[in-house]
Amino acid sequence: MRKSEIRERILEYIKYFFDERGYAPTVRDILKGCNVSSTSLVQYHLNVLEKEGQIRRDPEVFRSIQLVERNVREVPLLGTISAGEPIPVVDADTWSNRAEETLRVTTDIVGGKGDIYALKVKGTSMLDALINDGDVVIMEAAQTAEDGEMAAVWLKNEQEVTLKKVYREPGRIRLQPANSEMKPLYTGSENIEVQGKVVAVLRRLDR
Amino acid sequence: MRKSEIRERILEYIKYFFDERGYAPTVRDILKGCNVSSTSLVQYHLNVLEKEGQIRRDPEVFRSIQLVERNVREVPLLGTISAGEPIPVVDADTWSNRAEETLRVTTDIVGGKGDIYALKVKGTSMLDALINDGDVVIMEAAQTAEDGEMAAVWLKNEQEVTLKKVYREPGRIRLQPANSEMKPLYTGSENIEVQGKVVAVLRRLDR
DNA sequence: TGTTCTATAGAACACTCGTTTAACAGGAGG
DNA sequence: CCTCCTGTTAAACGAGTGTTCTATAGAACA
Repeated sequence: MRKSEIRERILEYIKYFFDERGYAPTVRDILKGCNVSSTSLVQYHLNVLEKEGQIRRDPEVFRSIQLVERNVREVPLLGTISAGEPIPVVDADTWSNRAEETLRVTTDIVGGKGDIYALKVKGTSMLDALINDGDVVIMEAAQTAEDGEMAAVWLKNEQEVTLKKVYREPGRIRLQPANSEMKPLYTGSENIEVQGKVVAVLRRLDR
Repeated sequence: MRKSEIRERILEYIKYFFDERGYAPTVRDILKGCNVSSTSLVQYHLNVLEKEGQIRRDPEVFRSIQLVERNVREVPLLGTISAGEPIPVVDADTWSNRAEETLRVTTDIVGGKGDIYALKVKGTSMLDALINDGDVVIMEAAQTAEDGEMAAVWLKNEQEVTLKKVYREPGRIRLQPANSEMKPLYTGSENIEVQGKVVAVLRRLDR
């Protein structure tokens, strides 16, 4: 199945329509919205999209089109993060079974791609990352980080995790706190192990 | 309008149906699902629910019922917050019309009640509240704060807003930074003006 | 006792909308 | 050249569905 410009448009329109109105468009809504000239042409493309797994429909049910990729993600809360211990390793098993709790978060906040999970911060050891006791960090599994990305870094000598921006420099690694008033930490590249990238930080104050 | 057992059931069924299927039920779905015996009875109760503001419908559009109380809230981003200027005053007008942008956030994070709005933080003046340049704070309109609540406080003498936990003490007010390593600020109660309560802090690091 | 409001029932109307069918054009490949 | 696949058009069927209308009944109230 090769990509088709009109199908992309239809897919985009379905998303737009749902965001705007809160329910799915009909075949004829799509017809008007995408400047298509025949209901059966829309039907044809919808069938293709359904076969591709991009949408789901219930036969004969009006307005039952649903995008398979959704607006809200379920993020598993997999444990805690504190200075003294490495963050939990995520594999298929922990990811699906060991979740204490599930956080429902919009893709506005966490983006749409990649396996992500959440950790609750224990203690105040990450104040220099502007992260407080009780905050929740949303992580993406990763073994490396690009320059400037905020990552969870395991410092082997210190036996500590820390959340810092990572920069490669000649002969050393610079770990920069989010708090611009604080000084960076320098260490050798053999001393660090990236355990994940920080995607977002969530702090709830009302309860 | 007094509460009606059947309307409660209908409301619950709409939620159940939507969670289950991803789209709203028709009048006749509700009829079957709630053991009601007439479409016009369903219609009658739907009209009441709509008048009560519990649901929203588009006339003549199939499956357009939506629960007004949602899983996702639209939070208007009303402006910026920085040390040097008071935060924008919210009234019905600003709330509905002046939003630069709308943030979609789950009720998991911001709770379900009260008028809330979002402000983008400009500058690093709120580092002591563990809030960085570019973070988004979600606020609830309020003129007062209970002891221990995080609030946006306007300091009259200093001509500054600051985000602190507020504690009333004999003859003075203690303003406690979120960062437990920092010292509190003391001031007279006549010097402060609570402009809102902080409901949540949002930080996005991926982009 | 009449009036009004809420709650209910059954039936019917008219439009909406998923689906089907038949037909045609262009390109790819043998 | 023929065949197959994708993309397209037009028209129509018939079930799904929001809506409306009429009628009934009990409760509250004056």
